[in-house]
Formats: sequence, C-alpha cells, structure tokens
Amino acid sequence: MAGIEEVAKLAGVSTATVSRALSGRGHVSPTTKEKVVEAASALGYVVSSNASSLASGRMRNIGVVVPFLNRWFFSSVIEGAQQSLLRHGYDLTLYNLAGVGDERRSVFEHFLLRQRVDAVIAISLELTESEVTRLHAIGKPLVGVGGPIPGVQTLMVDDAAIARLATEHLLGLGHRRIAHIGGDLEFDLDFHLPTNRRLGYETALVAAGITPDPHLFAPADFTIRGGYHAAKQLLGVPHERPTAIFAASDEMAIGSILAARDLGLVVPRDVSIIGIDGHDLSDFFGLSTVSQFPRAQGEEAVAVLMDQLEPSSTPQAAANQLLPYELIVRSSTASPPS
Amino acid sequence: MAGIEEVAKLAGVSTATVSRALSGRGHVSPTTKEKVVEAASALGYVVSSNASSLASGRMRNIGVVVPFLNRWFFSSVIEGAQQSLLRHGYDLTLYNLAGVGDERRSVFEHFLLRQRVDAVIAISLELTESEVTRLHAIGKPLVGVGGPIPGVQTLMVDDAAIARLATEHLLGLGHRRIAHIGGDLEFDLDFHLPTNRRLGYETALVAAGITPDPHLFAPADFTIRGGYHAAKQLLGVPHERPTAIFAASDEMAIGSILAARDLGLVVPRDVSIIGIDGHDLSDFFGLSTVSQFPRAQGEEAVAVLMDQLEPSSTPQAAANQLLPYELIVRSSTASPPS
DNA sequence: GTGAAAGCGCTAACAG
DNA sequence: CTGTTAGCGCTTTCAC
Repeated sequence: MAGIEEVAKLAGVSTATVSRALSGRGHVSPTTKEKVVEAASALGYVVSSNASSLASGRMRNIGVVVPFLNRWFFSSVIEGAQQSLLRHGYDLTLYNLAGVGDERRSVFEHFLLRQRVDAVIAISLELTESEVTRLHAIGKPLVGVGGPIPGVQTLMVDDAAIARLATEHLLGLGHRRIAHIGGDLEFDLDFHLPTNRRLGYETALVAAGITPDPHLFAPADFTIRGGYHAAKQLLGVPHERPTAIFAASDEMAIGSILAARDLGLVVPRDVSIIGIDGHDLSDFFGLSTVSQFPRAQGEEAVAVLMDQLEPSSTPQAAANQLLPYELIVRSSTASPPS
Repeated sequence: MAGIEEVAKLAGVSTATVSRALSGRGHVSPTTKEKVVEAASALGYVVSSNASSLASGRMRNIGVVVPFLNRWFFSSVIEGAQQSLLRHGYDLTLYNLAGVGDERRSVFEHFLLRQRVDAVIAISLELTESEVTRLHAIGKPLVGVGGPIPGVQTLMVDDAAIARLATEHLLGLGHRRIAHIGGDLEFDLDFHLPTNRRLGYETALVAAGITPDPHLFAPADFTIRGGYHAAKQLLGVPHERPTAIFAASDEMAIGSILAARDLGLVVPRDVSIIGIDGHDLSDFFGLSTVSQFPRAQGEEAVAVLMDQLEPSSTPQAAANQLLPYELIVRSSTASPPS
C-alpha cells in the first residue's frame, strides 16, 4: 500500500507535485511528470479515493436509481451509463428502489445523505418534489432518463410521436381497426409514459378520420405475460376483431404474437403487431417496432452529467433534448386481410 | 451541510461521543445517545462517508463484477445482493466486464486499486489468478457466485446434480431419446458450467443404460434465439427424432418450445422440454425446469461477505456450500408418444 | 513550475 | 461512559 509520500520520495519531489502530476490538475513540467508517473507505477501506487475525495470534494461516483433491474430497458440504460462512466473514470453505484416504502427512504438517507455520489441518474422514476429539492439543496446534479421529473433535466424520447409513428405505420398499411395495449393505471404513476403513448395512438387515429374505440384498448403491465393476456382479450372477440395491435412495449408485442398463434391466427396475415423498444428479442420474433436506444440514453445521461461536473469548453450533451428513435419494419406487420 | 462538530455542540457532548452514538460502535448512555440523535436530525446531519472511510478504513461498499447485465440470471443475483447490502448499510458498485480487454484491466486498476470497495462479488466470471492474488494481497474478501474460482470462496449450485435431476425426470417419464442443448465451447471458458451440466445429463443416461449419442447434443449460447436454432436442428431430423430435450437454460428451453411449435410439433405430446433456471418466463411458457434461486444466491454472497467484514458471534452463511435447487414440473414434459 | 503546510470531516486509541 | 488528541492520505492555496 504505497502512499503518495513514498512516491514523492522516489521521484525526488514533493507530495504536492505528485498529486498534480497524477491528477493532471495544475502545471507540472513534462520531465517531472514523467519521473512521478514512473515512480508511481514502480511502487504500484494508486490514489486512495477516500482521501482524495475528502480533500477535494469530488467523489468520482454517480448514483443510479432504478425501479427494476431485470427488465431489458433498465439494464440496457445502466449498461450504457456504466460503460460511459468507466471511460470518464467514474464509478456507478446502483440503487434499486424496488420496494417503494422503507427501501426508498433508506436509499435517500443512505447515499444522498452520505454524500457518496457526485450526481444521480434517475431512470424512469418519479422522484418526489422533496427528494428533488434535497438533492438540489446539496448541489447534486440530477438527471432523469425516460420520463419528465418536474424541475429536473430529463432525457426522453417523444413517446407520443413514437406511438403516432407506430400507429401511422399500421394505418399506412391499410388497417382501420387497430387495437392498443398500453400501461395500466398503476404504471402511469411513474411518468405518464403509457398515457403519452396512448395519446399518440389516438392522435394518429383521429388524424386518419378514425374515432378511437375504447373497446380496442387493453391495459397490461409491460411484460410478455401481460401482453399475451391482453391480446387474447382483444383478439378473442367473435366479431370485428382488430386487424392490428399496437403494443406500448416490445415485450407486450411479443406476448401478443404468442397469443395470436395460440388463437390460430397467423401474424401478419390475420393480424399485424407492432411494439416499441427495439428489444433484443424483437428481431428473433420478426417484430416490427419503433426502436429507442436505451444504451445510448444511458450514455447521454452521463454526457449531460459530465458537462456539469467537469465543465469543458465543449459541452457534449444537450439536455431536455428529445432522443432519437427509429421505425424498424419486420415481418409482423403487413396489409390487413381484404 | 452540518458537520459532526455542530452536532456535538448542540447535543452538548464531544465529537467522539457523537460518532459513537451515531455509529453504534462503543458504548454511549441511552440519554446521551438520544440527545445526539435528536441534535443530528435537527441539523439534518449525516456522516460524510469519505471522512468516515478515511478514518476507519471501512468503505461500506461492495464491488460487484458481472459479465452481462441484461440477462435474467445476472440481474437477479444483483438484485438480491443489492437489497441485502442495503439492509446492512452497504452500497453496491457495479462493474460490467463486458468488453474483456481494456475494460477489464481498467476495472481492476480502478476499483481494486482505488480501494473503493471492502470486498468484491464476482458473478459467473472467471478471474485470472493474478486478479485473485492482487485482491487477496490487499486483503479484500472475494466471493464467487455461479462457478468455482480457484482459491476463492464460491457459492454455486451443483450443476451436475441439477442436470442429472432434469434428465432423470425425463427418463422417469419413459423417454429414451433425450437430446441436450448445452453451452458451446466459448461459454465453457467461464466456469465449466456447460460441461458440468452435460456431464450430469450423460451420467443420468448411462445410469439408465443409455449410451449418450453425440448427435443428440447441440451447442447454443444460452439465449432464446440460440435455443431455438439448436432445437430446430435437433427436431428437424426426419428419423429418430428425440422425444425430449433437456436445455441447459430456461431461455434455451423456451427457444426450443418455440422451435417445436414452428415445426408443427405439440409440446409435450410430441416432444417434452425441460430447462434449468426458474426463469421469470418459465411459468408463462408452462416450462418444466429445475429452479435455482439467483436472488437468494446474491443474498447468500452478501451473507458470506458480512461474516468476514463484520464478524459477529453467529455466522450467517456457510461458504463453499452447495445452493438449493428444485424441480418444478409444469406442462412441457410428459410421457413420450407410444 | 514547485514546495510547505493547512486542512477535508471523521474515528480510534487512550485517558479519565 | 465520555472527552482529548492524533491522525486517515490526499489536495490545495499560498509563497517562492
């Protein structure tokens, strides 16, 4: 456990110089710097992040708060963020706000209050005003991903536009009876995401001169299982079966594909199905979808934070900016049966 | 940002007493403690983890190293670990060793060397001997989950036994031509897990007087997609089609179910399918499986670490112990067609 | 460009 | 049971 002092001795300089040489902060002559770097690696020296943090106030650590871990969207965002952070020399401390009660309070007491992080990224999580306020009070940047947090810089896709696009794709193929599987109310608590998607769907319909039919809406929980059950409900009716389903997530769309099969329907001949996400499995199921790019969202969140944490001449990110998405047409959508 | 000193003043005690009262270490009279706690919360005081760590040498932070994030098994283990750690007042810093090259070195330079963590949990990841040695050299406990790391305390299920159990289930139903979808060689690099599962499968076969047939083995990559393709291969043969498939993961088993359907085969009438994992989706697909309990594995890993980090009279965990598993019979397995 | 020295905020002996 | 007193290992003014 070599310390800075030993490095200084070996390099024949002061500890201050070692610190400067190794951190890049402040000016050190090239020769000196080289000597220091050499001495450091010779001794296997590495700075103690604690001592460094204590003295400097920087933690080089970002807190990431998520509601779930084993959902494709979340783990993808995290992956993107983590990789990007690593590149910046930051660590990523993970907080899973699964249990909404004590766990959640506990998280805030824990890391907010223990100042373990320089900033926090909240993924698809609606923080309370008090939580936001407290974070801001202690000067911690906070960026949201996946939905608007009042008063907070947020990265999000335009859910309404995405939903409109998906619906328009179906409309363009000639579908008129288009069902929608969206989030149920419980999910709307966080983020109005389902609502926005439903809105986009209805907007597209109306623009095409179609009155949205409440019977063509089914709520589900964003999972394959949920989509399956919702789709069975939608497709099981004897008359006026929808010719297409627009699901608010790929997992629900996949569930819908499976449901259609189980009902003896052929996709896309009998029913077209489109999702949202660009899930790993969408390709496998031949699912048409509107991709959003969660890994990129994680990276972008980090870029936003870095702009604040380490202001450089050239900001890397634009916050409150709408993120890209892309319609991917595969084999689950086609013209309706005539 | 109230400091310990202000709390001490408000409570009318010394900073040392505040520290003791708040951390629980050392004895403080109940009255004093109450006063301190009150003063602390009145001031909104929270310890600075840096200062605390620097002075005490404890980080209250565990590093978790994983090869993937968006795979059910890994995110589940992490979830379990994180929740358990939170309860112990520890944070969880996540390191994704996705890219095996620079990323990996970088991780080790970063956190190993920056002493940000008290210990590390390696999930299904074969650390190099040098990595293990270095960790041990600086006295960091290290526990493996999901496969044996030489010289390291490891939590794992008995993969051979699980595979044997799954195969015996099929045998017991009367199957004789049982195919196996296992990991391909690439995956065997980490952990011999596929090999062990294949071994268990063959052991069961041999015990039943059946000679394992290499044509009944197909490698895949543990994903739904991979399982699908492997199963098509296995089930597509015109003669002597296997009557059952044992897949080394639920995702591959699900892929197999989908492949069977696409080939016009009815599960389990024409072919029985069993997996390993107890995946979230296994219930949905009616998949028979041998559950292992990844969340519990994460929790157990934490318990092992806590025993070392905060030795108490009663050890909570037994290391190098085989973890529980359970055969769950659902509707994907039945007697073979006669 | 480099060194000296004063902390960063807390914990852990050691006394009392 | 509680107070005093050294540091923990680094960063950062401030001089030079």
